[in-house]
Amino acid sequence: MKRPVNLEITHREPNSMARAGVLRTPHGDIKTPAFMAVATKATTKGLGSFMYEDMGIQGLIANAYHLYLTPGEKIVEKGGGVGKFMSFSGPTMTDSGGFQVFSLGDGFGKKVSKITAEDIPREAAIAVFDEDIASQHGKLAIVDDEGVSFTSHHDGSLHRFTPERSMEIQHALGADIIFAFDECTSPAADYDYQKEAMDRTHRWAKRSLAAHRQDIDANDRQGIYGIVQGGRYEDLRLESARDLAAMDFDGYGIGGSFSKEDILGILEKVDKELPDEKPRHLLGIGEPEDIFIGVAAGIDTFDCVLPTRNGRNGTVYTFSGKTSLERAEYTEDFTPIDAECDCFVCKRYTKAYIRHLFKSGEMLAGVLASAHNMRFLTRLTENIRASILDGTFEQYRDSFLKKYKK
RNA sequence: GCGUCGGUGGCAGAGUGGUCAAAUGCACAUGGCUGUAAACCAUGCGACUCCGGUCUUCGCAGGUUCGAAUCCUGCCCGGCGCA
Repeated sequence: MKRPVNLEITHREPNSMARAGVLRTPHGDIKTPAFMAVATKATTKGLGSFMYEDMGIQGLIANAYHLYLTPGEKIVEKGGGVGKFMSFSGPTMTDSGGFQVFSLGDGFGKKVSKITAEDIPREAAIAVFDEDIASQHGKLAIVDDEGVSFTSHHDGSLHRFTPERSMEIQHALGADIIFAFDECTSPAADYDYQKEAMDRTHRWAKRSLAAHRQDIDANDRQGIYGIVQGGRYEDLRLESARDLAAMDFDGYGIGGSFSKEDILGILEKVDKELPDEKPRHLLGIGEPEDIFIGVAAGIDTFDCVLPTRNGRNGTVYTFSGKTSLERAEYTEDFTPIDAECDCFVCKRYTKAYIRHLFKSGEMLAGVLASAHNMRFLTRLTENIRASILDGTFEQYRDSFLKKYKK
């Protein structure tokens, strides 16, 4: 019997692992490869769901931890599930809260990149549950083998996530695709810790899967993805992929951090270990260069906060690279962000105008830049898909990158 | 005219004898954001620099002092009050 979420692969690119297809979900199909909008708190910051269709947004990913805190998963459930709650009728995903183990844990107060160019200083990542130690260290999340204890970043109150609790919350949120509860580690974690966290993530994956399959109703209308971890270590990544592949998830997420040099190689090897016919989602990665790498390694869907975060912060994507609209050179530039862009922002507004909005602190600035960026990324994946369909993926990639990286 | 308070870097505004090229905020400039703690963060913002410093700045002019944005004198300008 077919699972509620399944992938039909319709085209393959002969020179790489790239593939195109249709990801079917109870709330509709996603033409892959595709870029999912990030809607952490049931909103794609600055963009309403009424704008999605025009922008080519096929699906979104929300977050269990954030929606559990506000407004609470029960409210979302009463509102008809995360999609209906935010008035989006298409496919939805929810992240398990595993990323918050990192961002509110070792990552709290630090700036660490998911894709690192060079080795960063290793630091011990001792995980001991102790509120006082946590606050001393500026962490809001502490991991133990059973689960994770969080200090709410809203009011400091204490909360606890376990794989079972994450499933319960994600069932209530009702997305088409839910993710196993995992531990997203800091890129600074050393090998031993990475291994320990990966093994724990596998145990949690098993528990997440069991908890999901046990709930007949949820299991019938939601697919569950396991999450491959292992950090930047190839052997751990492969071990993780193999262990999870043996667990019969409906699809696979690939999480954590990578090193810039060997992300492609690692992703390809990971994807070779995963069941070919199942969908693969690369969590949280989304610079244009990275999308090409992911697609070439056989990734079907992506999500990333960058289009909206960069947009709010003034940075926009163009076919000739990224730039900041706040730059002085745009003060009198009455041309669109990108003449080749088909988004409503580029059809109507000039760089000089949007720069003025940014400089004035007007919220429309972030809205317009986010909308443009989001369209840029969805269009990029549309183009990539089209290139796989007509067998010109490599040419498209090379010509895009040549101009983009100028 | 008399009295009084005040004139500090693009603006606002600290400083009131040395630790002051001068707090802080804003503005400005540049850079960064990769499963959102983020409409955010970092750096710079007198000039030159061999990056250790050197030089010119706190209305203007003069003075006191080893040393002044800080004290004194005069002038100029502004606010307020009284004529």
